[in-house]
Amino acid sequence: MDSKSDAAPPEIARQIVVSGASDVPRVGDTRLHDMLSGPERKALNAIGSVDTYPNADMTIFREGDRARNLYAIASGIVRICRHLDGLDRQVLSFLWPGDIFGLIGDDGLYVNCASTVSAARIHRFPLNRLEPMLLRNPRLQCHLLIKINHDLRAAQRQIITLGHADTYHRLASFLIEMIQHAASSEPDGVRLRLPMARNDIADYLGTTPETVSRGLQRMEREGIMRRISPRVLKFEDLSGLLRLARR
Amino acid sequence: MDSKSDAAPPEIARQIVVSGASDVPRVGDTRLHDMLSGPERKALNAIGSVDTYPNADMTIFREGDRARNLYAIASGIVRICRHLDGLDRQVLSFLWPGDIFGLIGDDGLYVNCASTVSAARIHRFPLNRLEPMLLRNPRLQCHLLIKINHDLRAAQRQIITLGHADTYHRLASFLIEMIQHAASSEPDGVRLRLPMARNDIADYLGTTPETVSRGLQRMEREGIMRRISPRVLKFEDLSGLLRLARR
DNA sequence: CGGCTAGTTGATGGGTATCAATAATTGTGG
DNA sequence: CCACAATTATTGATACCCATCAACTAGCCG
Repeated sequence: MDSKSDAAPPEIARQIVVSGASDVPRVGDTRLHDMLSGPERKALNAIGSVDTYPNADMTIFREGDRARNLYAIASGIVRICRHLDGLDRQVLSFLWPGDIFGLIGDDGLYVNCASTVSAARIHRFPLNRLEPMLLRNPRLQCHLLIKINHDLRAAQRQIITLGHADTYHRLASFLIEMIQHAASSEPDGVRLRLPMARNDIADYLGTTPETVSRGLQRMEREGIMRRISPRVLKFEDLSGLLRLARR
Repeated sequence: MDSKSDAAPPEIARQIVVSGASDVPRVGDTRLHDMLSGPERKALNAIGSVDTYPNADMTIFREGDRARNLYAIASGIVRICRHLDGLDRQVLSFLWPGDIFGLIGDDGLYVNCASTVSAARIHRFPLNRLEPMLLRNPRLQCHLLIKINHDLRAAQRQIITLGHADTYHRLASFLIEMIQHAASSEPDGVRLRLPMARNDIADYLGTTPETVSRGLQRMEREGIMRRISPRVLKFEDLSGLLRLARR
């Protein structure tokens, strides 16, 4: 195991957090509010309201429900998933504050279901008020286009992760994704607090909680990170992690 | 093996071809031209031109190229893919006549690469002429939004296929997808002509050509279809195929 | 502090990637 | 139009990864 890159965690950390490994979008790029000028933001706020979900694992909407709203996360984490046959499910994405969701099929029904991973506050914009606004406001529509573009690229990145790599490398990709969202850089490494359970990670990566555990175990054995607690990881060799995820 | 559903291929065929298995978009839904009124279509044609690619495996653009055009397929099949390390690649999607492509990253570069699977004729719309058109034409922009929505849902479907199923079931999903695009219903079953090689199928499903072969072999053994030639399959038990892909 | 859920670790069988060899198909030039 | 070469597809054998089942441990919340 070569250790020529164990030396400088801070710059590697910056490399990951600032610019992303490949084409990972910077955090905040997809925030609808951030990209709007004053009056547009005000108009948007006028038709929206904020719901509070006090707990994890609360349903926001189900696949097949009639789509009435577009949602935007103010705080907390949301998971988008599809249920397959009873108990089997695939987590399509984890969403963070600023992200928008509510993908609608041609039939006007939600394609996926959405639920909270943690407690959350979520903006809700009724479609019947949003739609005329979009038609009158090409700039707002354009922002939505950009946002969906981001989602599409994110989906393609996951296709690559799922199609190409074995579980160990998938896990590395996932952790980098998480670090880009939620890591705090510290003098002795990068601290990552995972908001979701092993179960969620497994369903996101198309594997099982057991295999996720074993992957983390192996990373610890190989000196990439340490498990402070099940949900808190401290990375000591980020370049090693990057090397694992390198596609 | 129950054979209660071997009886009525025609209606099963219709079920697949017309409405799709789950939320598979109907063929043609994503055609930009089809959704536009006369003058819009004319304006679009005015700024576009048509390129002819006489052979398979010709590069249209590479990932990292500066993005200058949006493309739309007039005839032929195109594959969108990402190269990982030298020889390894992931096929993200196969595109058909009417489909649009040219996904652009925030940096103005193409995110993926595009190449022909068969000979093809392809519309090319320069972005510097298309962009002002879009800003002035909310309806056109809206159609683009709908189109990207389709792509996103397609990507999510593939995530589910890749994350959940074993290769045999993935292959079934893939074949249904192909049937929806390219099948011709005949009295004694449904004939499917595959435009792409085993290699492409493998890279699309995250597996190997050998495993694809074995999957086809098994389907033949289980009476789902027969291989007329490597590229031509005749399905005799579509409901069996559907059962395999049932998510 | 006790019950409970979430997480970890261990053993085993099945699926599939890999390597290798053969067969079929396509393309090319005589 | 045929024959040969080159490519593509198929089939076989083997090793390895990982899902599954099971047992145990560690956090967590009342």
